[in-house]
Parts: sequence; structure tokens; C-alpha cells
Amino acid sequence: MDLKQLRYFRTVAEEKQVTKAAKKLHMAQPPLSQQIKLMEEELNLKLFDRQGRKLELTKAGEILFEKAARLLTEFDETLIEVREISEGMRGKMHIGSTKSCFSYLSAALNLFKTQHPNITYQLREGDTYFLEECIKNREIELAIVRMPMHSDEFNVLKLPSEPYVLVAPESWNISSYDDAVEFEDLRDVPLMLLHRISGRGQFELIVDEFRDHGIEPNVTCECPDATMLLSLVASGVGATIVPESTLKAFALHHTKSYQLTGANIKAESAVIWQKERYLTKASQRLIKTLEDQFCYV
Amino acid sequence: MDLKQLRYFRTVAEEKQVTKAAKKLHMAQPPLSQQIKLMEEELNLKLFDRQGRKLELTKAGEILFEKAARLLTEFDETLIEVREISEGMRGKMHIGSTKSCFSYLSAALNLFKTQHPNITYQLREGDTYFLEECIKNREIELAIVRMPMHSDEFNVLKLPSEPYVLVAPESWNISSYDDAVEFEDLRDVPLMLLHRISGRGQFELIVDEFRDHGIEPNVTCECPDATMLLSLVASGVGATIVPESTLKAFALHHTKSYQLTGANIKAESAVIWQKERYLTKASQRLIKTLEDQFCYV
DNA sequence: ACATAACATACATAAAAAGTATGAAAGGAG
DNA sequence: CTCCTTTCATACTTTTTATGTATGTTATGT
Repeated sequence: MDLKQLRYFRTVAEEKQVTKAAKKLHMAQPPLSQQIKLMEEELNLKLFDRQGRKLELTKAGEILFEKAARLLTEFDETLIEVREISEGMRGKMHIGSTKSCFSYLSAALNLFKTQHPNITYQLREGDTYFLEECIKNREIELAIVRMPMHSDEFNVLKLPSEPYVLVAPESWNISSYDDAVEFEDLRDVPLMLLHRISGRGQFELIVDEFRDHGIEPNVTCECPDATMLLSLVASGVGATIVPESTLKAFALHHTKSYQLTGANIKAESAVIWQKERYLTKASQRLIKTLEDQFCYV
Repeated sequence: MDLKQLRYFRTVAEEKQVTKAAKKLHMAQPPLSQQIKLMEEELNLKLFDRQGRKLELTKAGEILFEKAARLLTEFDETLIEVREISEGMRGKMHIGSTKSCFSYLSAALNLFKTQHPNITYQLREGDTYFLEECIKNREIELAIVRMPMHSDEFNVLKLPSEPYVLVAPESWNISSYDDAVEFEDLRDVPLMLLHRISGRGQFELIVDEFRDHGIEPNVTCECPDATMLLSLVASGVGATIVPESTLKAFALHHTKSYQLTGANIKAESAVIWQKERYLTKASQRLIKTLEDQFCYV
């Protein structure tokens, strides 16, 4: 038995008449009679008790009628849900972000949620290498990561580059200016730097920049998580250098930030997702949101 | 979309391959590919992400797959339930009985329940006239009633006739014998008799019998409910005359019963159900049980 | 690079559903 | 009670849909 027959049966049971039901279904009466008969033959039972020209449901028919309503609405609702998911209006998105890029994601989601109230999120956090692997494993669909990347099997939407800033404990006095430091000022400052668990990343860029300025940085701590670093700064353990937006997202009390005068490096970040793979409408829209928000300003 | 397509989809999603799925479904591969394509066109979305020759479910496809399992099993279970109801192996039976015939019903149900453990019951109680109306209104399918009946639109299975017995308070001394009375003994005894709310019934039969013996009965109470009468007897209010089986089902302490010597009337009861109407298998079986239990002994 | 395996397409065939015409039986009006 | 209308059922035809066969195309692995 298929759903068409079940719908037919429901209408006949509602109308208690084949003729009326046929009209309601925009079809001729004989095929409807026939389909009901076929159902009865398939089930090997009577669904209707034919009393002259009146049709009354049998016990079995009554039960089927009750269940049919439920089954059919559940079915219809499923189709609606599936369509909505496909339209990106519903469902759970799986997104990754490095901590240092998190402000982009939180800003984008903040905008996105008003336009897509039925979308929920599953977030992954980790360094660029880790998130690349997550995408390859299909654990997440897209991620916002720090450059440089390892693999080239991704579509890449570059977000605008931003300066690095130095963050030091409030109590420290490391510069003659109020809001800027020169590399020379940092010669002996204990530095704690972001460092990926595996692969080359910002760490190497920053260290190289120091060397270009003729200074060997005093790196006292390497850590993959920006918020941990900032917390260490707040405790007075050392200073750190992070992208400006990272600081904006996780600025802590008892810390103070400085621009890096004469710095040639910029922090680069990007939205990445796998090439040649079907991307949900929801993800396509989120990427569009990120692009509109950060790339055309 | 119909259920056949949903089953196809489920199989393909399980096998992650059209070819294997087609084999499992005992069909050729092209029609299966085509049906999946039709589903996608109808929903206007992709259910599978075609990666070369690999098929992977999209988000929408995943949701449909999850829901499909539920929908299909619910559907199959519904069909099973409907079939069982039609077979009389499941469902709720609507049965009526006069109180005075209740022992037949309780005995029959006691036997029936072991053979039909999934059947439940909805009971109605009242006088014969009332139960006839209940059947006509489709509130119950069958009833066990006292004769005589009013209408002839019923199929009637007569149960064996049984003698009436006199029930009196234990303390009374109304007979010279231990377990029998003659009509003569009852000349002044206060009698409480079953009397239908409407229509002629046993009451008239019993009164006529008294008159045939030249005695005008001293009727002090008319009541439609046998158990109320018996309770009144136990309290010492009066004596009553009820069918033997009624007494068996509701015998109370502090009462004593006597055979009616010289009585020509018998209590008649019957199972009735509506003519020309579809009767559930369960009811057919219960009638058979009653027949086997009481008519062939 | 070639063989193999898998999905897609094109076309033919078979099955199923819907339509048309018509018959039978029930219910209502005169 | 008879006739007319209504309604369901049946017989047959047409249309639509589903399936099967043959074959092409593309990716994967040897």
C-alpha cells in the first residue's frame, strides 16, 4: 500500500462517500472505488461496511483512519523539514574557528541568527591544521582559520588582514609612548606566542619579523590557544603578540595593548571549505554573510 | 513521493551504492537511479552528494534517512495492527449485559481472555430494552439479555433456559422444606422483583405465574438491577425471585435460596447482535465461545 | 594506460492508475 | 407502489508510470 492510497482512504472515510471523496480528490469515482478495493484485498480485510449505498468504517478501518492522519501529517512534515534544511532555513551547522579568529565568527553569527532563527550551531575550535583535518573528515563544513594553510584542497575566502598588537600586563612600563612599542623595546620582554600544535604558522612569521629587526625574541611560552595566552598576560607572566581582532574578542582586565611600530607583518585569516563538495545552503549563506560583513568595507 | 520511493531511498542510503541497493531490492540498477532522481526533482534538492562514483548523503538526505526509518516502521506496524484487529486478535470489544445474565458473560470472558490476550473490553449494563438501543446506536456490538425482547432486527443465539429461584433473608422461616418453597408459602411474603425501566419483561411473567397459582403476589419493590435486589434481601427487606445463574454470580451472605416447586416458568436469555451488519472477528469468536460453553452441554 | 566498477542515459516494454461507459441497487418523491 | 435520482460497482480503454535492457561515461585501482 502506498501513501496515495492512504490519502484516498482518508478522504473516503472523512466523506463517508466515494463520490464526494472523488470530487474532493479531483478524480473520477471508479478508480477511487477500485483503489479502496485494492487496499482491502492487499490487507485481506474489509475497511468499510457496505450498508446499501452507505459506507461505514469497520473496526479495522477506524484504526487505520486514526493512524492514517498521524502517518500522513508526519510524512508531510518530514518533507517540509527536509526542504527547509536544504534551503538553509533549518538544521545544525558545523563550523570551526581558531580562537584568534573567533571575533569574525561571533560577529557573523550575530547577524546570521536574525535571518535564520531556526539554524543551530555546532562549533569546533583548534589550530589551522586541526581544523583543516576536521573539514577533510567531514566533521565540520567550513572554518575560519589563520593563514598560512597547509593544504590547497580548500576554497579560500580571504578576510582583510589586520595588524598584530602587543599585549602586556597593565603594570608593566615597556614603552615611552602610551599606545605603541618599537621592536627595540621588546628586546628583553618575556614573550608568549601562539604556536600551532603541528605545522608552520604565525609563530614563525613573528619570530622572523623580530630577526629582521635584528632582535632575537625572548620566547618564554608557546601555546596554541589565544585566550590562555591573554590570561597569562593578565596574571603578569609575560607579554604576547596577537592579531588585533583576537584582542578585541577576548580583551581582559589588567592588560594593556600597544601597536607595533615598524612592523611589516600582518595577520591573515580566511574562511575555508572543501573544494568539489556539496555545501549546504546554510553554509553558503554564512560565507556570504562573512564576505559582506568583512570584505566590502 | 510514495512509500516505495522512500524504501528505495533508505536502501540506497544504507548501501551507499545504487548497484548494491538494486540487488538487495531485486531490481535493475537504472530504475533505482531514476527513482532517486525523481525524488530529488520532486523535492527540488539533492539527497546525495555525488563524489565520483561514491554517494554520500547531504544534510537534507541525512534527515530524510533518519525520518524514513521511523515513518516506514510506523507504517508497517500500523498495517500489522489493522490486520490483527481485523483478525480479532487485538482491539477493544464493546459488549453489553443485563446484570441478571452477567454470569454467562463473566464465564465466557474468562475463557476468551486466555485465547485473546490482546483484546480489551468495554462493558455496558442495563435492561434488555436499553441494550437493544445501544446496539442500534452502535455503542455496543453485542449483548447478553433476558428474554423477551422488543425488536426483531437482531440475530439471536438463545442460551439454555434456567429455573427461577427464590432468595430470602437467611433468618426467615418461610418453608417447611429446607431448600424449596411452594407458591402457597409465598402468599404473604413481601416480594421485590426485577422490573425493566420500559417494556414488558420477566416481571410480568412472574406475576402471571403467581396468578396462575391463584395467588396475588405481594410486590413491595420493583427494581431494574438484580444486585440491588439481592442486597435488599441480605438486609432483610424482603425476598426476591431471580434466575438461578444470577444468584450464582452475585450470591450474598445472609441470604438463602429455595427452588420454586411447581413453577412453570423458566428464565430465558440470549446473545443478540444486529442483523445485516459487519461483525468484528473478535465478536464472532466471542459468540462462538458462548455457544460452545453453554449451548452444547 | 587499461581494466573494472559504478552511475547515468536512451529507449522499449510491462504494469498500474485513471478515465469512460454502463449496470445494479438503494433511497426518496410523487 | 412506481419512477427517478443517487451511489457504488464492473468492464473496458487510454494514459501514465515504473521497470527492464542496452549502452555510454566517468572515476578508481592495478
